[in-house]
Amino acid sequence: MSPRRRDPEATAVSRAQRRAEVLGAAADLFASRGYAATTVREVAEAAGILGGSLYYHFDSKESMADEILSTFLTELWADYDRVIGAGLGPAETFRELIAASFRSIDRHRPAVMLYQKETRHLAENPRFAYLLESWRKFREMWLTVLDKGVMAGVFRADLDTGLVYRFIRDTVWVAASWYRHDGPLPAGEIARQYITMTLDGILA
Amino acid sequence: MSPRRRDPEATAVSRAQRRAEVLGAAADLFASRGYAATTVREVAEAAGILGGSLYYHFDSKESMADEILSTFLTELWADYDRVIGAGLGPAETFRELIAASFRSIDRHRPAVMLYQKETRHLAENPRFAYLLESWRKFREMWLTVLDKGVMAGVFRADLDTGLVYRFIRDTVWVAASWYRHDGPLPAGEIARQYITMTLDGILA
Amino acid sequence: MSPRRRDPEATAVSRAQRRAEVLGAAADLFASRGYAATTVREVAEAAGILGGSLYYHFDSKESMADEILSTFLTELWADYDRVIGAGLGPAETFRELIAASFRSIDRHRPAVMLYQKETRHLAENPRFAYLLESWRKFREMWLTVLDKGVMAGVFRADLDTGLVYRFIRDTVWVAASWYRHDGPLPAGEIARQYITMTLDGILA
Amino acid sequence: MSPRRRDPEATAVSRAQRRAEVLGAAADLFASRGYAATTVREVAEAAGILGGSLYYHFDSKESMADEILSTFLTELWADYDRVIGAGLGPAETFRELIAASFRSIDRHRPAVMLYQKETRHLAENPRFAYLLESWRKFREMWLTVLDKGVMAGVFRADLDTGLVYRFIRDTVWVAASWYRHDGPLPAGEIARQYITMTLDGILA
DNA sequence: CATGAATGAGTGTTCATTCAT
DNA sequence: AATGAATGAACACTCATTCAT
Repeated sequence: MSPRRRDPEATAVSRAQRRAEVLGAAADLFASRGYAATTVREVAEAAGILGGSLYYHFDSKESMADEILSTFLTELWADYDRVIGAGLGPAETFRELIAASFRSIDRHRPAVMLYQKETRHLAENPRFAYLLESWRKFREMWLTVLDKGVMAGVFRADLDTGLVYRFIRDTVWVAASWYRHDGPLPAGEIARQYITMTLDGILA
Repeated sequence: MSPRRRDPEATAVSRAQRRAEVLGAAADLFASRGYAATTVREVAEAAGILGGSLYYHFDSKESMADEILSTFLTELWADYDRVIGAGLGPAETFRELIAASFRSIDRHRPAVMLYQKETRHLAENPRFAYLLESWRKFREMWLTVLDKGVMAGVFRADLDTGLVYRFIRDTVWVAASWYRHDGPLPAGEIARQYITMTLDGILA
Repeated sequence: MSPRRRDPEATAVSRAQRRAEVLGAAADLFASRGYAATTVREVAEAAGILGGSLYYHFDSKESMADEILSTFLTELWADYDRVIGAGLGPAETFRELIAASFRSIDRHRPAVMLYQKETRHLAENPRFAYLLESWRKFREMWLTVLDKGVMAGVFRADLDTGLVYRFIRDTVWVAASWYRHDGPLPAGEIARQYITMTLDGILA
Repeated sequence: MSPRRRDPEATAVSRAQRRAEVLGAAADLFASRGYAATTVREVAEAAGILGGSLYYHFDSKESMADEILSTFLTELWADYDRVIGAGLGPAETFRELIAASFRSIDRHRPAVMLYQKETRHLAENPRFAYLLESWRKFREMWLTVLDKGVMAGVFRADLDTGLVYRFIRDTVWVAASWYRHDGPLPAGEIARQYITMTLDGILA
């Protein structure tokens, strides 16, 4: 109706939408079948286009994984940094970090699975060095929280901190592999119960 | 030197040894790189033979995964069945199951990783239906223990049993991905600390 | 401003200009990278448009090569025919043909390179049969000149005429691959030195 | 018949033979159709195997081109270095270099064509930097010979040495595109006539 | 038992071409 | 006229598998 030949806004949206669709399909497939075991043709089919068309939107299969992961990690670290910067006590920081992790699972489930299952493989490529860097920062963050908590007498002193860190880390991330956004328990409730289990145990 | 052309005993041993070598190499590689991302040539090379020679010992790549997994599961379930059959109370059964799981990680680490990471992928093939069956039995076993524990007032009643089951399951199996037989903590000690964390929590 | 929606003259000019731009870009790229190794997107980009837009102006990549080559050959043969028709003696005809060839290199360098390097490949397609025909005529023309020269005692009789023909042919056309319109020597001077070398040799 | 399972000599020969067959087929196709326009399947078919089988013998298409070119250049430069090292006068050196070049065309025709037609394209890859290096050395060698000849009064002083160099270079290498080992004139005779034409010209 | 050469289906990627806007 | 999204055939290359020796 407008004299303008094309609505650049509309075009931009549609292009971005298509990118998002493709990326969503890729993330789901990479997460469920594994990155290596997923073919670009499967991704394309899931996005309703043909294999070759993928390359209009993305440079490579790698680029898709890259975009999926970096988008997720950027958001995750913004959340973590907020928590860390809030100056809470050890137990409260612990609770908030777990909650933030479950929020990220809720919003980026396939990306979390990719992050957890494919980092080792992908990080052989320098392009994905930031994944290792993220793991390193994550470890540092948790060890700091745990050590402070032990020194403050809030956390038990008879546990190996490194072991507790791995326990927490795995416990949280692996949840991505069974979590469904539309499952019976909302993400917040799952986080609450995980916090209870890890802090207080399951004994009555 | 003997008039017999070959010593069948010796051949048998050597054949079994070679099978074991190949299987060990395959398990290590499947676990660290992923089943799909590991090539049979890599397996062969790690076993000191050439790619084509693998097919004297095994029908296919799949057969190797099959043997690795079924051997592991047979042993695992023998252990679990022993624990379940011992008629212990809920908390003690809990402890023993965790301990048995860590024993299996100690003895079959690569197999555990395969079991945990590749079941979904492999089980698309009917040949690996037993993997799903194992997961089902595992779930049933734990839910029974947990429900009994809750009813006996030993475990907290304010947690979703299904969630606790998944928490325990993931927490234990994922440990295979970082566990080293020759690491600083022996498997028994790791099991003990995991039991403490899960039963009593990490709060002081 | 005129009541006419568009000025057809202006459109025609602009259309022809755009065709020429595209063709120039295509010729340069085909010449420097090779026809097969040049993508239509590269051609389009060099002409300042997008890949798809090329097809408003040309049927196909092939059509561009066709137009480049046939334009060049039409002009080349007009020049050769003029020389041949002038009724000069063998040595003078020789000089004029070389000079005409260098003029064509000066004006159609990329087309000459295409002609020289891609004829075999393109001529598998019947559409480009005229390239082979041109080579044939070229050969006939030179052999006639050389034979006449030998019979007239102007050219040496101890050389294989077919060999001399190829020597001249290659010597001249390959010069297109290093010639620059704005190089230190003008085309006319290069032609003169080539004529000296071929007729008199490089010995003092 | 022999008790040895395999004759390692025979195996070695057969393997080398197959490599040579493949390389020969590749060289012929690369030379006639161009490197980019030749598919590995065409090479394989010409060698009597399937596309995938090529990769048992060679890493990549590139590796084939590399081996073809480096083998040729090694031999060529051994010959050139011998000529240059012989301490002959300018005219005699000139003759011997042309003769050596035609010998290389006789023995490595497809490699020469590759060298002449694909250097620019291949040399974008650092792996093929040695091609540019060879062109540079070639240029230096000829300019030295020509300059010495001019200074010694053996070669004409009224020609641009750079132009003479290109004239010689192209004249010789392009001959590879029509030369046939089993053609009417042997390589030595062609070389002789080329030497006559370039040194003395074609005028009687 | 092991080799090594070959197979052929399948993978990520490229690219000339089409066409609705 | 030009765009940009899509197509689909083709490409270089990989890899589980086969088999004569």
